[in-house]
Amino acid sequence: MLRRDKSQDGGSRSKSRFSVLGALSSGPKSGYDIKKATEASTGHFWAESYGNLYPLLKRLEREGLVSRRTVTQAGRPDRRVYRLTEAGTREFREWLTEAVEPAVVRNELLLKLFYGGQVPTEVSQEHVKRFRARQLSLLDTYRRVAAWLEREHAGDRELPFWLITLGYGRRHAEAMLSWCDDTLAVLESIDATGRATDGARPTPDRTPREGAE
Amino acid sequence: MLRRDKSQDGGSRSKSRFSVLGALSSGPKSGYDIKKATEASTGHFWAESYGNLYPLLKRLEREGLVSRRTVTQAGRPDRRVYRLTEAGTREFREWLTEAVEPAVVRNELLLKLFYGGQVPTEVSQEHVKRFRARQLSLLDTYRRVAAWLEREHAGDRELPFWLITLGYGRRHAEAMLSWCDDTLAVLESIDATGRATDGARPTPDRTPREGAE
DNA sequence: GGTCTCATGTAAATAGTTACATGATTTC
DNA sequence: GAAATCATGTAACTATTTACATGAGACC
Repeated sequence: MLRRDKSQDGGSRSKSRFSVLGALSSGPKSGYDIKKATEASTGHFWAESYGNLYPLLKRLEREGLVSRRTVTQAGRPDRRVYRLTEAGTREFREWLTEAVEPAVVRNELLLKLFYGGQVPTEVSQEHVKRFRARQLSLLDTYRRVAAWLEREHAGDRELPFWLITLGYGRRHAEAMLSWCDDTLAVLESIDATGRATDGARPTPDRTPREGAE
Repeated sequence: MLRRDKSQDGGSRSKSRFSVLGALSSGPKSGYDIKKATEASTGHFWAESYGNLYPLLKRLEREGLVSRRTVTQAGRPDRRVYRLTEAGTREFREWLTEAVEPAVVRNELLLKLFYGGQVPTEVSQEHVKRFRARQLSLLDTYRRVAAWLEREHAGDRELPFWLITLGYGRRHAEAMLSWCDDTLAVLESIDATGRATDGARPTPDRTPREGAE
């Protein structure tokens, strides 16, 4: 039985490479440039560290997806400027058309709230309040960035796509704010009624079984 | 200058351990039990594989956070049943009170949409439609689970906390549905006006610079 | 006869972060 | 004089997934 192995085409199931190829799709850049550019553009939904970026660039060069040119400078380190090759462009565009893989979920806030019955209610309230404040500030950032983009890049062919990603952030933050308010109200009422939530008692086993999926 | 190293207390910045300790906080369980129990309860926001779980349990035992008892069975493998020690309970509750660390964000869908100008609009539309369908089915799952919980665990002290995590999922899915509809409308209009989006042209450099944070 | 559940684990590979290392120049 | 910016990288570590390995009994 033929097994279709995931590592068929050169290994690396990671998507970091595509964030790099994407950054280079708007013109040649050094590693340093890529870091700055991605922080400013896709930073809200994709983070990359230097420790990952620099080795990745070398690898992409070995694979022929980018080419390198060294630019010497006076008084500061050489810049190694990378440019997408045709193969790189092709690979990037191919990836763009492939279906999005479902990611592994890990939400620390929810894990803490799920077990909130084991600590004083104030603890859960604090978690939610801090989260709420963060969402509020994010929402503000998204709004300002969207306004700036609409001003500075009016008429740009790519503008709608950039606004789409900001819209995601906006909708998300708004929903999170609603949820925080719901949740704070619930926690408030627990605090008012069951005044015995001091987290001293061990919990008997009655973990809920949830539905399929 | 004293540096406060992150690996001060025995290494492991990972939170997997707490998902395990949490599962054991409702009673002793085997590795197999933990997997089933967490899939059913915290599965929507925390995933763990056997390959991580079994070594983790050994480690937690070495650290004295759990104790082990072997239960022999006829005809099937022994069960190794783990129970929280006092130290384990203490460590878990301490963690519950600690502030939630901001996680690294990585959203493949948004990365693909951000560069949507490089492929035919239909490609982006497909991505969004598939995502939309998933949200719809998730929303349905959350609703059914919430109804089931309210029926089967009515009056339970912990019920509100479980519902809080489901409420998060519900709000999130609802927001995502709104965003999908916004986005599909935008993509529709791009398709109608700029009929030249076939991804053939290279893009000049005009990556937007976004605001702070 | 096949597949699912029960039940444990290991090995290999991969991915990715953090901290370290270096050093000139510019800005406060 | 300190700190930030420019600019590159490596080493160590940690975490985590996937695939492999084993095998009985229950269910269809």
